[in-house]
Amino acid sequence: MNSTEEKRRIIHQWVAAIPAGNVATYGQIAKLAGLPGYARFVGATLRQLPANSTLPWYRVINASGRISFPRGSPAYLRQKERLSTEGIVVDQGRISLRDYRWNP
DNA sequence: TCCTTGACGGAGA
DNA sequence: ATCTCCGCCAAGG
Repeated sequence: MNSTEEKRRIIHQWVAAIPAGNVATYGQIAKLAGLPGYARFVGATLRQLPANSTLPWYRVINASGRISFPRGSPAYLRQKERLSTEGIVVDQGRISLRDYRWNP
């Protein structure tokens, strides 16, 4: 079976596997989950997470090395805060993939 | 059904 | 380095 639920489940597991202090891109997670081309779906999946979720959703950023929320928005600030807590430098919404990208 | 909307990404310009 | 454009996919109208 390979329902939407199943895909989400697998995506959750890969996101949960990202080590603290590291980041991964939507496309990277999609590929790791065996769903190349589903970058957008990964975003849609994280979007549905409950506010109290323990999943490290904030460790997922876009391929441009940026937080995928409007600068200054509440969501943007939450994510920047969480990343900073782990020692990840967020400069003008940008994160250095070269320095923090997770390579399984 | 058809159309629009994104936590996306790669190719061009 | 930036900005469009276009293809991708599931959700929600």
